[in-house]
This record gives sequence, structure tokens and C-alpha cells, in this order.
Amino acid sequence: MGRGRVQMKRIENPVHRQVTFCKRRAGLLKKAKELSVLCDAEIGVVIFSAHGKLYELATKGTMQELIERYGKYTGGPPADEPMVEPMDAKKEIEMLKQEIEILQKGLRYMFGGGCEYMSLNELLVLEKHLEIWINHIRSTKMDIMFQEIQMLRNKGS
Amino acid sequence: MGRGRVQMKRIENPVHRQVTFCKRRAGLLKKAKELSVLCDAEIGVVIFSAHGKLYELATKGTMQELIERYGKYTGGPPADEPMVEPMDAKKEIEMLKQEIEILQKGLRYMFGGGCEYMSLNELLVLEKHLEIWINHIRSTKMDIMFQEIQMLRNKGS
DNA sequence: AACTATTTATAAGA
DNA sequence: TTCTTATAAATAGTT
Repeated sequence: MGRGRVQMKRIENPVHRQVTFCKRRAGLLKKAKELSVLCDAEIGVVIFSAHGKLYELATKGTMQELIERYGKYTGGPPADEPMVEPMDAKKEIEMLKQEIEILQKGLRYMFGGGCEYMSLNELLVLEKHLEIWINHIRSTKMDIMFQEIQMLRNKGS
Repeated sequence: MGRGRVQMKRIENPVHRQVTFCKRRAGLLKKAKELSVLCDAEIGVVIFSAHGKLYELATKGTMQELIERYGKYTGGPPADEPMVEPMDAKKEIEMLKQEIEILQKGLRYMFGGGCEYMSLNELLVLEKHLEIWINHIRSTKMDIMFQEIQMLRNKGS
């Protein structure tokens, strides 16, 4: 729908790809909204960009409600909606798992070189880890220097 | 996109509505597939017709997987598919913490052993390495934030 | 379900 | 980038 035919394959040029992603994402969400209004349908759209950013649309209610309805329809897991009392243990587990994922990504980064594909949040966590680590190193360094100074003093006396 | 303008409201004529629903539903799913392929995005679309029939599309995997990912991203209920058994939460937390410890050791290993047994010189090198890494992370962070700001500015189409 | 006349989306270009 | 424009696609109304 433009000045040239488009090949139905991944756009290799990253700039071109990003621009197209923006435009078509907007187009898709608009179409979804229109279909919902015109035909009285309940529609949900979830888009994860290649870099993991989420874009979503839910007509007639929330995405959670739609997922519930989907689960009921397909006989799948009912996506425990109350979530009033999930016990903070569960939350803690989730957080730890996330942290592990981030550390693994960090390790991968060390080999591959390049954190371009980590989300902002993940980068923040990894940065915090590194800061803790670097502080540990500095403190160890100080200890060693202190010891050396002591040794030199004892020799000199 | 047709022989007349369309009012953005529910089509009252049931026949027209049904026909439009079919046509636009196909169009929407096609667009979703295209966006996914062209821009390497993971997309899910769920459509409930006015009469409750379900139409769906999930690129790159199943809808269940996508819902899981969505749940993780939003911190919402994780659609308890893998809920094999309760398992003592405290034990799981212990295990995860151990795993994190191991990963951190792994990261330390990357630079040639824990800093407890490193020389002052080695520590200095390690510190420099980490500083470079942390700077790289910060710069990437800035890039991402900049892009997001740009995107927000461009919103409103 | 096919067929156009039109509108809409959008790929390139400025 | 953002705006513009030529063109491809989608689709409303018709057969």
C-alpha cells in the first residue's frame, strides 16, 4: 500500500523496519477498534515488538477479562483472576526468576557483546547488580592496599 | 475503503454487519500476520463475534504462550498452566537464591576468579572492565529512553 | 461469492 | 525525523 510492492518477509533494514512497525502497528490497532465498533465484537490485540516492548488493545473491557473469556472458551486454564491473595512468596519467586533471567542475559552479553536486546527494566536491574559487584571489588581493593601499607610500615620500622 | 464513507458506529442492518464482520476480520488477521513477519513481532489477536464465536491468531507460538508472556510482562496473573504443584514456597525461594548465587559466581568467573583471591592489579583491571560495561549499559538505557520519548511525542495519529 | 468504485493505508521521497 | 505523495490494499455497495 505504498509506492512499491512489499515482500512478505522480515525487513532487514532496521530503520525501515522500525518505521514500518510504528505505522503498521497503529494501522492494526485502528482496524481492530473499527471492527469492534462496526460489528459489535470484543477484540484483544497483543503485540510484542522484536525488542520485547508490549503494545495492547482490548475493546469492551480489560485485557484480563478478555483472557478469562478466552480461557473459558477454549477450556484452558482460567487465569486465576482474583489474585487478591497470591501470597507474597509467589511474588518473590517471580521476582527471583526474573532476576535469574537477567543475570543469564548478562552472561550471554559477556560472550556475545551487546545489550541492545535487553529491556530498560532489565538493564536497570543488571546495572544495579554490577554496581554491587563493583563496590565489593573496591572494598576488597581497599583491604588489600591497607594490608600492604601495614606490611611496609612494619618493614620500615 | 469502499464505495462510500462508513460511519464509525455499529452497523444496524444484521446482514450488512455480518458481511462486514467477515471481510474485516479476515483483513485484520492478515494485517496482524504481515506486521509480525515484516517486523519480527509476536502478535496475538482474539476476536469474539457479537454472538460469542471465537476467532484467534497467534504468531510465533501458541496463544497460551503469548498469554503467559503477557502475564509476566504486566505482572498480572501468570495463567497458571505450569502450576504443577504448590511446592514449599520457601524451599523454592531458597533454590532460586542459590541459583542466583551460582550465576553471580559465573559472572565473576568470566574475569578469572572471585575477587577474594585476586591481586590488586587484577582487581583494578576488573574494576575498569565493569565500569566499561556499566557505561555501556547506561548508554543503551539512554538510547532506549530517548526512543520512548520520541515515540510518545509522535503519539496522536 | 465476484466485482468495481472508492476510500484508506502506507512505502518512498522531500 | 515529520510531512507529502504516488501507489498498493482493503473494502462498501452492487450484481
